[in-house]
Amino acid sequence: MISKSCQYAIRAAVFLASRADENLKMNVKIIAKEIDAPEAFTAKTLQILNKHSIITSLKGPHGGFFIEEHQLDAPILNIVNAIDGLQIFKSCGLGLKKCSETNPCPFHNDYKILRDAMLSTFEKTTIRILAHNLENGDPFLLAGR
Amino acid sequence: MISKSCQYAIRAAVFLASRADENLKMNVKIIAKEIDAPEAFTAKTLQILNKHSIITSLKGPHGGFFIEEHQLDAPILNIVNAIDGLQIFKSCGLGLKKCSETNPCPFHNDYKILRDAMLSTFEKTTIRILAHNLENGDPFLLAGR
DNA sequence: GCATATTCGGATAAACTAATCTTAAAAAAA
DNA sequence: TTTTTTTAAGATTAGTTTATCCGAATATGC
Repeated sequence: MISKSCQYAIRAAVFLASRADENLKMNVKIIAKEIDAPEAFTAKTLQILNKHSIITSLKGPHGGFFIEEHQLDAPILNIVNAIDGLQIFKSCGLGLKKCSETNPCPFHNDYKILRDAMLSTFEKTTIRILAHNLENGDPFLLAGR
Repeated sequence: MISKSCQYAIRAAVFLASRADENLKMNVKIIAKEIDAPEAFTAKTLQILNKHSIITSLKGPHGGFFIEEHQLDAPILNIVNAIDGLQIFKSCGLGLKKCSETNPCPFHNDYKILRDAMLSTFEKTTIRILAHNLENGDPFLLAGR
């Protein structure tokens, strides 16, 4: 569905969001541990998110990664876009390049419904919502918490 | 979503189904060309489908691959199962092993709806239906046809 | 039985994704 | 200004998926 890197990225963003209270920055080591992802790889992922302004970073002592108030309402679709691109939401279910609305493959109509549902869910689910689910309410857990 | 191999496999099965009339067997070369997939790789894929009894094969002159009447009503979920396995329909959207109904991750509820919709579509869509779409009705096209 | 057309199966190679390592750059504090 | 703590960036390695190749097995027709 979405790549492993992208799952790490969403987990990282949601974790940061769940601790966005103060201007508390968190370093790669802590984040990687918390979301149960390889440290060096997480660093790369966080760099990409920062470059896309999905999270924010600051170098030096007491620096680290954090998420700002105005970044919380970004849909997780933005994260998918930053890491995997949006091709999944556009391409044919059977992998045919020439498949389109006017020239549909035999699976097109059924598949389009699924694809659009995915897009819609990723579009309306914001980082804030997932962070909120994590904190309050029944759904909990990120890594081994 | 599903792997490239799996897309090839569905295309191959649907193509065979669209020509299932007589006991006309088709060899790898023709099938690969028709579904626009690499020949050697298609051979492997067809072998897997045969081993799972999704299609049938016969060696020797005038042999080849074909699909029998009783095989037409298999859901394409069977193909996904044969090639990719069913993990996609079971695993967590954020890649968390410990995520479950009783211990849901923050994305669980929304994601589950998507996952279940996918499963349901792959379950109720049979090879016959796709082949029928290909032949009659508006949706057409497999490779460059 | 022999030649031929085909699938089958294993080994190998290439391409892509995931993960690591190493050095540089930047910011803060001493 | 120097040291320390952190991210940034590039190069490298590992693993997985995709793709190819080749010899063996099997069925058909002569």
